[in-house]
Order: sequence, then C-alpha cells, then structure tokens
Amino acid sequence: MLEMNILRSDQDRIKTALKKRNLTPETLAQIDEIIALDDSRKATQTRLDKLLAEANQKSREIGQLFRQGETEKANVLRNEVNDHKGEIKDLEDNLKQVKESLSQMLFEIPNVPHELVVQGKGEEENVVVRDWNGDLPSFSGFSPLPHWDLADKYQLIDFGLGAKITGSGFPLFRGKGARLERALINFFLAEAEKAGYEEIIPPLLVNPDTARATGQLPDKEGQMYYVEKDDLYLIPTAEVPVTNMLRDETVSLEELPVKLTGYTPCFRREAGSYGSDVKGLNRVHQFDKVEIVQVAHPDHSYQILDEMVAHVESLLDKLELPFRILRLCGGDLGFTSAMTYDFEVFSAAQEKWLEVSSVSNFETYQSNRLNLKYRDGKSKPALVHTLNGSALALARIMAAILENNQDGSGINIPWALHSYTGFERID
RNA sequence: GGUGAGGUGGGUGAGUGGCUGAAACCACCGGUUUGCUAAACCGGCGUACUCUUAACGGGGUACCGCGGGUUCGAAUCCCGCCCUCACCGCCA
Repeated sequence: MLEMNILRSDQDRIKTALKKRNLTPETLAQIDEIIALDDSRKATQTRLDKLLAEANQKSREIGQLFRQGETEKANVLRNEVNDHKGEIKDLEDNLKQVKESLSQMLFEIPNVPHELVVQGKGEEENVVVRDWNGDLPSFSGFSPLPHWDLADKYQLIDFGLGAKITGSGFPLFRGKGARLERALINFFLAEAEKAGYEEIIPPLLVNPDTARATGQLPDKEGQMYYVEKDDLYLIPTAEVPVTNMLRDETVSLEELPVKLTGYTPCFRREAGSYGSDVKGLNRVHQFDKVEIVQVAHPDHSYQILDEMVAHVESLLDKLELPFRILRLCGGDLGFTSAMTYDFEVFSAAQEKWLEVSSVSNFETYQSNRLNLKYRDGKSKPALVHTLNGSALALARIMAAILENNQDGSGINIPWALHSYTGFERID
C-alpha cells in the first residue's frame, strides 16, 4: 500500500499519476477521504496520549502515596483516574476502528505508475519497447500443429488424464514431455544461479498474513485455492512465499540487493476465463514457474529492473524463441506495480503472442505492507524497493517451443536445453 | 493429536505488580590510549505513532510471541490463540 506520509505530502503528483490507470473519479476522491480520516486519527491519537500520560502520572503518585501511608490522598487520585477510564476506552476503540478503515481504504488505492508509464485503457495501448525484428517461424510442406495436437501426437501432455484425475486445466506431463518440463525448470534455475540469485524451495501453502503482505489478499482472493480446514492458500506464484521471507525484517545496506529465485508450481483458479484463451497450455490452473525476486535500495531499483529484463531476454535468446517486450500502460498495469515489462513469445501455430513473463518494480508499495526496511548506518530504517519477475513461466514456453520447432515429423529441442533434456529431438 | 517446558531489545540472558523501555554480558558505533593491530578505559546504542521546533533537538504514548481481561498501576497475575523445544502417539 502507499505510504501515508507521501500520500499526504505529494497528493497532487500522486493523483495526476494515478489518472494514467483510468481510475474512476470516486477512487481518486478516496484520497481526500483518506487524508481527512488520517487527520482525525491524529487528533484522536493526541487526545488519547494526553489522557494516558495523566493517568500514568497519577498512578505513579498513587504508588508513592501508598508507600507513605497516605491512603486517603491515594484514593482521591484513584477515583480521578477511574473517571477517565470510559473516555480512554472510547478513544482506544475509535482509534482502532479508524486505523482499520484507513488501511482498508489504502488497500484500495493502487500503486502510483512510474513517469514512463503511459495512460491507457488496456492491453492495446501497451508500448512495445522491443519488437521482434527477426523472422517469425515459417513452415513449408506441412501445416503446423498447435501445441495441444503436438502434445497428443507425441504423447507429451495428456490433458484428458489431468481432467480425469483432477479437472480441466490440470495438465499431466509424461515421457519426453515431463522431461522437457523438468529440463526447462533446471535450465531456468541454473541461469538464475549464474546471475547471482539464491535458490529457494518455499512452502506451497501460505497463511493469510503472508497472502495479505504481498497483496494477494484481499485483492485476488477469488483467484487462489483455499484450504478451509487449515486456513491456508495455495500459492499463485513463488513471489508470495519468497518475498514474505523478508516480512518484518530490516536488512543492512551491505545485504542489498537481495536476490532470490525459486521454482514452484503455481495454482490459479482463473475464475471467469473461457474460450480459446484457455485451450491447451495457454491458461491452466496449475503450472510451473521459476520466479526471480530482488530487494533493492530505492536509488538502484530501476537499474535492477533493467537487469532483470535483460536476464529474461537472455533466457529467451538461448531458447531461440521470438519475443517482444512491452511496457504496460496504466490501464493494464498490475495493481501493486509501478512499472511492468511483459514478455510475449510468438507461438507459431496459434500465430499468437503469449505472455510468458512479467517483470515489475513495486517500489515501496509491497515493502510498506511487508514492513521490509533497510538501514544505511546513520539514518532511520527506510522502506526498500521490491521487484520480481517470471524467469520463466513454463506452460506457455513449452507451448511455444513445441509449436515453433516442429518440422512435420518431429520437434527439435533448442540447443541450450540438450544437456538438461538428454535428448535433442522428439519424434 | 497428548503431556511437559519455554517464547524478553541484533545475540546470550536477568527480571513474579509501581523507582523497569527494561540489569549484565557479547556484538556494533564514537572517543582516549597506540608505530600498527589487539587489549584496557570512557561514552553511545530499539521501533512505531504523536506533539513541539526553521533546524539540531525535546516532550508524550504504545510495544517484553499475538489477542483479550484483572488493577490506580502489568514483562510480571488470569483467559484464549500461535510458535519453539522435549517425550509419547501417528507417519512419507
């Protein structure tokens, strides 16, 4: 969530920037409400502190008087303290309530877009910052099959069995399909470790505090699978457990940037999706993903964002996949992000660009909720910037690899994966 | 799941109702000393909120796992929850 003191001191800039998200006027008006409510919070706080100070003072005197045997005077004071108890209780309750509604209202204000982010309604207005200028895969002598047909033909993925065991959107990988999946995971992890990321294998279920801290709750509650009996959520991305490792921590300057990577399956209910978008691997309830996370000094976070984008580029280069990079416009930008680059890979048979990675700088939006700070020696602890990105999401990469590398009689595995798969071709 | 012990500041750890925001030690920072290092000595050393100040700073409040309660007053007493450790049960 946004920082209250910045919201107060910088509200014009923030309002202007938030307009890029095409927010309703009501949402923008909420900022004024928040500030007004915060004013009343301060007043209540001040009044309460004053009463408590008095009560504390008198309590100390009572102790002294009792020791001196002056019980009468003590009793007078005791009654005085009791007289204010009602008001103190009211103020405390009021304060608690106000704080709660304040944070609830703050949760509803999305992050402030970076100045490079353009205004826009939706994905059509995203800015292509790096287009694909090479050739797109072309096929002669046969018509390319979409990946779900290839998966079937070469027995790589069995969607029917997945549906039988669990339901639709839970693919079952088998044989060379399973090995290719595992090869991709290992390849991505190895590349991340080469780039200096520490590998994490986190829990796949998280408690509500954790889900709240990275912003999945209350925002995306309906998108997560929930285990009611134990009050736990299945993670929609490794970002959730990995970023929460640092919740309520203060890191020293030398520890920055913290670089973490983790492979996990990701679980998403994807309520409301339908049509060709969900065919095959395009949109599934369970998929594998290697995530990269960085915790950075605010002065360096955009440099680090570029570094992370370059890392994802290098992965796609090595996989020989045609891709383009978009900077999301205000309307398409995620709720918690200040700037996001999306990577799209061309899937040759579907003739579609598929989103395979999203790399974002959250600035202090996440760290504020996480209470994640750094200390630079002398000054007070300050909030860090957090960033994360997929490097990469497996399902759609798999789809693109299968479709782009088919030659009519089989599928050629990209060279970079050979040592991970142990085979060079599927046929 | 059962029983027992325990959760105090960056760490170890004292503290069973007021003089304890919290001893002591370690770590850390500053200083004295020193050819350098070390040692010794002196000083400093939590966070959040709030009021005040041009600022340095100063005042107040809250926080001893979390949430309630008792009391004029709670780290300390009571209740609930969470977590850790040990043993038992179950188990990949």
